[in-house]
Amino acid sequence: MIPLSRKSPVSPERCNLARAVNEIGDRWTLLILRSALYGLRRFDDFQSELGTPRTILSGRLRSLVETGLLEKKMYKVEGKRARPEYVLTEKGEALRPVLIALTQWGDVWLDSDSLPPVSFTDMQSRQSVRTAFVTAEGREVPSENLRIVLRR
Amino acid sequence: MIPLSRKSPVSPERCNLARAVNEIGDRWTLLILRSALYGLRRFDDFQSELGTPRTILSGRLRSLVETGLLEKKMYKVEGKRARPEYVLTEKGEALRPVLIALTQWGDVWLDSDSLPPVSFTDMQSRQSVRTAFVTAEGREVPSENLRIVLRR
DNA sequence: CAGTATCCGGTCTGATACTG
DNA sequence: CAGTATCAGACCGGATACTG
Repeated sequence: MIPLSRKSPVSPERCNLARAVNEIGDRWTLLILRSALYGLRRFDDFQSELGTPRTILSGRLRSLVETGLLEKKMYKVEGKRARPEYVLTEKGEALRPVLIALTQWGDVWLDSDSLPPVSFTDMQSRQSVRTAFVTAEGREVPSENLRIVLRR
Repeated sequence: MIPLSRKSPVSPERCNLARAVNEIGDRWTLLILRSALYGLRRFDDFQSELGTPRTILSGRLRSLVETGLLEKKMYKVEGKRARPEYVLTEKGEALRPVLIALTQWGDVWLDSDSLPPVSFTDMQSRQSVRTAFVTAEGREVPSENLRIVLRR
């Protein structure tokens, strides 16, 4: 077990986890990102899938654009009028592993009775895939072997 | 890029990511978990580190106990009075990889100018560690090679 | 479709204070 | 220390409606 500590080694102000939580750590934002990672891009698609009040959705999408997780683009199909679309930036796309890891946490701890509705596999080997810690060369490190290193 | 989709392959109701978000996806809860993962266990330590209003903290800790992420224990030191402590359960501890992954996302995308205040290494090889997808045997799979598999 | 406007009731937040 | 009590204000959520 982790030893008792009276203070975190990194204050919340300097902590990038805390910063990430401030940027994306609320329910609607996370749910919007979930849908975006599944390919949704349009206002009304988010709205009808999630049931987000339109006012709130409007604000959250604006914030996500401001923080650079989504980009608002106008998309034009021949013969139809242009539509705005919210597409994931590289920064937003980079959250995919985090959210897959959280999905798999949920698979185990929130719904262990049933088989998970989605799983993830390697396109090539077709083997199923989980998130883990690896070294630079891609060798797995068990999480008990992790050590926190502080910069001074 | 991900193709446009009008609906997610898994509805939010069945989605374990959405469930996880409902359980832990708000700022205070995530920040409390951050501190807990760094070893904090006492009411006033959480309060002074995070500045959470006491009323809110009280409620969040209760929820975290109810959902089985923290366990409330009475801890007695010889000659001192017993103190309540909130210690991570196995379920709570299992979030560590998720939050480390989010920390590393923050390191790259929120604060790329400076070196991160904390990093993670393999105790044995002392090499630094990142999160990645691996097969059952621990071979890394690049995230472009991921495929979503739906259960029918 | 893709929003903005408005209204209302509820919860959260923040501050302060009090108690075992 | 570890909470509960209280109170004012902000923000949120839900419904409805209106516009380009």
